[in-house]
Order: sequence, then C-alpha cells, then structure tokens
Amino acid sequence: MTEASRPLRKDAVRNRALLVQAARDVFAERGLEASMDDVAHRAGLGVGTAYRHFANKYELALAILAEAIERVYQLVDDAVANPDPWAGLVSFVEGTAEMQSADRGLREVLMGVHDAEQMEQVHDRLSGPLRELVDRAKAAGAVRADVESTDIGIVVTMLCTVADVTGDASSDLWRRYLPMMLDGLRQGAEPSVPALSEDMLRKSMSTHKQRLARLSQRG
Amino acid sequence: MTEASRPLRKDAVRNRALLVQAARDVFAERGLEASMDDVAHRAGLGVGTAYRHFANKYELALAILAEAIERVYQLVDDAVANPDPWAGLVSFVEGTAEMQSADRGLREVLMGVHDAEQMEQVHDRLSGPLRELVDRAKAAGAVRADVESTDIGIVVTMLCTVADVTGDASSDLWRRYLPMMLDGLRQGAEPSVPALSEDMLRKSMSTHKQRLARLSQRG
Amino acid sequence: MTEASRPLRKDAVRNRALLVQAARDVFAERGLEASMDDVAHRAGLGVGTAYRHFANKYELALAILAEAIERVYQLVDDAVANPDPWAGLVSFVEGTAEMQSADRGLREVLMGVHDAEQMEQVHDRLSGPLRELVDRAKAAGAVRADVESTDIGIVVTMLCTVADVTGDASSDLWRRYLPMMLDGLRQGAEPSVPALSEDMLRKSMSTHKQRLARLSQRG
Amino acid sequence: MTEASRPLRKDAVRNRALLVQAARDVFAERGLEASMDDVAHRAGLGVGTAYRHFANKYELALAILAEAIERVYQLVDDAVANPDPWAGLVSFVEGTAEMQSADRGLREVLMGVHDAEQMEQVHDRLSGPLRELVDRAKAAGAVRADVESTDIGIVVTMLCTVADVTGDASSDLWRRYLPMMLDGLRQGAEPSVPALSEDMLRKSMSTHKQRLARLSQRG
DNA sequence: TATGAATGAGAGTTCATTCAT
DNA sequence: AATGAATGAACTCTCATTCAT
Repeated sequence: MTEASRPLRKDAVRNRALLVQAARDVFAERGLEASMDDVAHRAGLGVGTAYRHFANKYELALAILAEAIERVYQLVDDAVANPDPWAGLVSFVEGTAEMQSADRGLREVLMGVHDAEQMEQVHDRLSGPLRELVDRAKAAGAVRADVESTDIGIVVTMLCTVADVTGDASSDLWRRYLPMMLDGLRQGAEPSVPALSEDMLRKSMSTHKQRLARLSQRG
Repeated sequence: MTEASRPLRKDAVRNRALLVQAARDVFAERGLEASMDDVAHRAGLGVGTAYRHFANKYELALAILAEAIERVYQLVDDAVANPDPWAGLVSFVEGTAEMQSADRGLREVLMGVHDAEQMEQVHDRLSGPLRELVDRAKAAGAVRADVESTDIGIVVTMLCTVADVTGDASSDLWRRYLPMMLDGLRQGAEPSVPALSEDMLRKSMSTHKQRLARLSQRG
Repeated sequence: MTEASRPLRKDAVRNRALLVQAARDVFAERGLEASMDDVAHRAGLGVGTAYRHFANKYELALAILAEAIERVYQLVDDAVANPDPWAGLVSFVEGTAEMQSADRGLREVLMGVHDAEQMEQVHDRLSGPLRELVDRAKAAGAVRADVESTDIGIVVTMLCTVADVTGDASSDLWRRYLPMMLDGLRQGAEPSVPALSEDMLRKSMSTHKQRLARLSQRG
Repeated sequence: MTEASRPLRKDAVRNRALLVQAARDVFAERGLEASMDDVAHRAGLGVGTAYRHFANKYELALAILAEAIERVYQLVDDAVANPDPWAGLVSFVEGTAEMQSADRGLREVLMGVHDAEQMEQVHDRLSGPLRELVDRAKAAGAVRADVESTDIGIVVTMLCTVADVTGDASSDLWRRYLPMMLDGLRQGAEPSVPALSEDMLRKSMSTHKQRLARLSQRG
C-alpha cells in the first residue's frame, strides 16, 4: 500500500510467473487456441487464479509478448550500439529469429494477434533505431540502396516461418536461409516491388484488430 | 447400379463443387475458424448436406487442399517441361506463391494442418520433378550446388508468410522478396546449415498429426 | 422457403412452445436468475436448442413478455370498447393484475428488465387508449380530476406486489386491495404529489437499460 | 478475558459498522447482486475481513435488515405512543415507506429473501403493537372495521414498489399514492377478500426458505 | 487479526456433428 | 438425398467462499 501499484505478495509473484511460463509452454505447443483452463492447470493453478492475474486470455498473451518485446528492444539497442552497422543488422535479425523460432505461441502473438496500440508503441520504439541502422549500413555500402527499415521485420518473419513448416524437427533449419536473406539485403538483384511503407505497415496492423476483437470475446 | 461404384448423381456433383467453392471463399476470408454453417449457407445448402459430402470440417479443408495440389502438380509439370530449368524453377516458385498469397484458408491448410498420408503422396509426386528441375538447374549453373529440392517448398512458404503479415493491405508485397529469394538460390553466399533432408521433411509431417487430430474433434 | 420468414418445422414449433412454457414455469418459480440450462432441461431439451430458438436469455424473457403484452393489448382494447368507462377501467386493472399475480417471472420481466425499445412501443400502444379511458371516466365523474393515465399502470404494479410478498400462499390476496385502489382513483383524498408525467415514465425506462445490458451480457 | 464473552475489540466493532454501511450503500445502488468484494472495498477493507464478520453474503444482508428492523421497531413504538391512533398509524406507514423507497437493497432484502426465523421474531415483535394500533384506530372510528393489522405491512410494501418501477427518477412518487392508501384504510369500499391471517403470514414466510437457501450457496 | 490470492462450481454462449423429418 | 433442428461438450469469465501469509 505504501508502494506505488502495490507490490504483489511473494506467492502471487511466483504464481504470475508460473502462469506466464505455463502459457508460454502451452501456447508454444498448441498455439493460442489452447484454453485458459489448460494454461492454468499446466501451472498447477485454478482458472480463477489465471483470471485474477490476467483479465482475459488476450492479456495473458500480451504479457508474453511484453517479455519478448523487451528482449527485442535490447537486441535493437545492441545492434545500434555496434560500430559496424552490418554486424549490428545481422545480430538483430539473427537474435530475433532465434527468439521466435522456438516458440510457436510467440510467433502467433507477434503475427496474428496484435494489440494495435501496443503494436504502434513497438513500431515507434523500433522504427528509429532500425532506420538508423539501415541508413548507416547503406552509407557503409553494406546494404542495397533500396532496402528499407521495414524490410528487416519481414525478413525476420520469413525466417521464423521455417519453424512453422518443420515443427519441432529441425528447429534450426531457419539458419540455412539466414545467409540467403542477408545476402538478399546486401547485394541481391534489384527488387521490382517497393518495400512496405511505414504507413502501410501501420495500416496492416489495423487489419488485425478484428482478429483481436474476436479473440478477446471468445476463444 | 450397373456401374461398379455408381458415379455421383449430377446434382450431388454440383453440390460438392458448390461446397468446395464456398469453403474456399469463406476460409480465404476468415480462415479455418469459420463455421460449417457459414460454409454451407454460403453454398446455398444446409449443413447436413455439407456433412453428406465431407465427414468433417477437416475433410472439407482437405478437399480444398486437393484442388490446390492439382494446381501445384500442373505448375511443377509445366516447370519441368520448360527447356530452361531456371525459368521453370522461377515459374514454379512464383506460381505457387501467387496461389497462396491470396488465400488465407489455403495457407492455413497447407501450413497448419497436414494429413500425413496425403502429404506424403504430395511429397512423392513432387519430389521427383523438383529434384529433376533442381538438378538440371545446377547442371546449367543456374543454381548453387548446395541447393536441394526441399529448399524450393520452403522458399515458397517464406514468401507466402509475407501475406500473413500484411493482411489485405499490400497483398503483392511478397513479390518484393521474390528476386531476393531467387537470387539466394542462384548465387547467394554459401549457407552454413544443410538443407532439410527429405527424411526430416517426412518426420516433420508427423509432428502435425496432433494438431490434425485436434482439428478433427473441435474447432 | 416459399413462405415469408420460413414456417418452422412442426417439431421446432412444438419445441419453441415447450421452451416458452418451461421458461414461464421456471421463471415463475425462481425468477429470472434461473439458468438457461434449467429452462432447457425443464422443457426436456438441450441448452443448444434453447439457443437455437432464442439468441440469449433475455430474448427468451422477451418472448414471454411478448405473449403477455398481447394479452394486455387485448385487455385495453376491451376496456376502451366498454361503453361504461369506469367498468372498462376496472376490468383493465383487474385483468392485468390477475395475469401477473400468478407469475413471478412475468412480474420480473415487466418490472425489472425492460427492452427500452419494446417498452416504448408498449407505452405508445397503451398510452392512447389509457388516456382516452381515463378522460372518459373523468368526464363521467367516475374518476377524480387529478388522476392521470400513468397512474393506472402503477396501481396495477402495486397490486401485483402483493403476490411477491405472500409468495404462493394466498395468491389471491391482491384482490383484497383492489377495491381500495379503485376507490382511491374514484374519490380518495387529494394527492399532494403530481402523477408521473409520460415524459418521466419514458425516462425511467432508460434507467433500466443498464440492467438490461447486464442481463444480455452475463447472467 | 475477564469478561464473559469478551466484547469485540474496538476496531472490530468499527469494521463491522463500516461493512454494514458499505453494504447498505452498495446494495442500495446496485441491489443484492453486488459482490462481496465490492462491499468490502467500499468499506476500505479486504474480503476476508468481511467474511470474518459475516458468514456469508446473506448474513450481511440480514445485518442490514436488522438495522432496518430496529428503525421499524422505533417507528412502531412511536406510533403506539401517539395518543391519536390514526396519526400514529399514518406516521408508521409513512416512516417505513420512506425508509425503503430510497434503498433498493433494503427492498430486496425485505421482499425477496427472508430468514424465516428472524422474520417470525419481527412478526412477533410487531404484531402486538400493530394490532393495538389498529384496534384503537378502529375504536376511534378512524379505520374501517375490516382492516387487520397484517394489512399495514402490505400497504407499506405496495407503496415501496413504486420506487422499483420508477427507478431513480421520481423517487418521491410513492407519496402520490400515500393518501390513496390511507384513505383506503379509512373509508374505502368494503373489500370482498379477507385479510391475510397471521397464520397465513407465517406460512408465506416459509415459502421463501428456498430462495434463502439459494442465496446462501451462490449468487 | 486482516488481507487478498486461490479456488472451482456455475452461467452464458458457440459450434462440430448427428438425426428426425 | 437434403434439410436444418437438436445435442452437448468446451470455452470464457464471475464470484462466493476458503486459506496461506
């Protein structure tokens, strides 16, 4: 009560962590269609407890997302801090792809169901560093002139898809395509289609609002 | 009665086609979570009729898959028939990516839910032509020596993912990455990870059997 | 399909009636807090069937209300048709009180949970006849000059309350207070508080929109 | 420890009072469906504390009832003390109606959920004074000969119902009907139905035992 | 003793699938 | 054979009540 926003009791903290971990596991295995009951029981808790910590299933997904996002922020900051822009770019792509490749739930959260507001926050937080990174890489001649900062996220997504195809077998296969993608950014043939504008990226986010709404209502 | 396995009556054939078409439309719009009722009514029929033709929702999805597969077979045959192996390869990648980019339901069917048996059939049908195509392209110096036939399908999948990210906005964005991928196959830096072996591909299929079972029960 | 708005199948019609009857019984016994499951099973049907016929619990309540309203319309028309306005008024009050006294669910629907729109319809349909009835009764000297048409509904409600107090015992006790109320309209002491204006009545309806919304969402 | 049944510690007394007050407020606003959490937090306490003082939600409702009953006892005693029995009767009716009109929760407790035992106590406590009051009023010619003491409570209830109909709008409308009811007791047309016997009143109480049980379990 | 986290039964609602018409 | 009504399991979410801190 003295602390701002009430420091949860010790066991409550533990249970919240258990829930997030359980959600990560269950969602990773079966995707977001897994039920709250499943998540709660995997955590060894009752459903009610899950709902005490997260207003609904979507909020739980967001909590996972939030953790992932923190890691992504860290990666982009590290990348920008790298004096070699190309090395920075590579480390960002590789790092984020690595994160998602192992976690189907995270991929679903990141790709399918976006909290438009939070997504814009993420976008705003990432777009600056990414643009800087790409611009510096262009200036250094490490990246083609027509590459845009929005390409980076899409390249990562494409890499992560590989994990969806192969399931748990060959969970590292995406690395096979990493050099291919990086090379594409560096010196590949000129693309005939323009990159996704940031404006369009924003628009596409709102496309997902419907799915979001649906998820928030019912399963 | 005179016929061995009595061909479906004319209107039954028509209804089956109506259902598949409706399913394609509805699934393309809203994904596989659309209900059987919706599909049936889009076809102007009752649910019962849908179940007369397809044992369950999954079977209906497979029927769509079957049509798509037919088109893929056509594409691979055309590609093989092309005297220029590289041109053939390009046309195959482009053609299959085009097919899926516009159809969310098809992507979901292809990626998320595999009928292991049918999948193996498809694999067996495609692997020969694809291997021939890739080998000839290698021989012609159009493709790097370490490219495998299994890479082709994965490249297509990666391209299709772009459509998932952008939703309806920029439905053609995947084309931006087409040259990048093609270039990766042709001359990109050497990949440090070996391609997915056909054996592994087979194994990864069975990974999806669980999802399959779940879909067949509920949702 | 030829008929406008599809004539329900014979058994569907029967089940709908069973549901309405069951709802009337269950709501009469335990009020609107009874569950849909209870209603459905009382009707010998599954919950799903209840939801096929009524979008939600509130719609089911409205169906009961609709029947009751029809009877009320009949009563008011009969009352207006009576050449003796006082006799008409008495028959209306007595008739409507009789209807509700036996049915707790109906009382709850009528009093607690109003579909604002339908309620206004009812109001609009009743206010004319009631005003005419009251005016003619005043002209005939059968009713005090300060009685308003809105008083009638309230008098009925007050009578019905008696049933709430006594429960199933003495279900006719309300009749004891009927002459008292009628006499109050006819010659009682002058009231010091003005009647509810129709405007206010309308406003008070909207007060119930919240309860309505709540019922429609969750129990 | 020296005391026989150790009086509650001072803050325990204070908390109990806070809870009752909060319950009165919350129930008055939203009715008995308000949650224990809401009540506890309105009181600035945790739910657990609420359950330390009251075994369940119903007991809390009874505590409110108890307070109200105290006020009713006061009113009836004042009424009896009034040398003018009619004036006493009027003050009792008006006073009790006033109490309930403003408090939806109290109405619900009084009407919907009766603790049969406590109710009988109340009945036993009130019936004597009321009977005396009515008898003296009859003797003074202020009340019709066929009025019974049980009529008084019912008249009050009928008046309170008006508040249910109008919601927060016109919270004083019941006063419009007060003279009408009083006049009915004094000189209205002879009722054709006999009053509720005290015996029957007792019986009707038990009708509510079921509802009571339900509340004590859930909702 | 006070707190509020945990629990789990139960309510409303949906939808794949079955079956009577 | 076609229809759409019926079914019931599953899902999300709430809240009275219990219990560990």
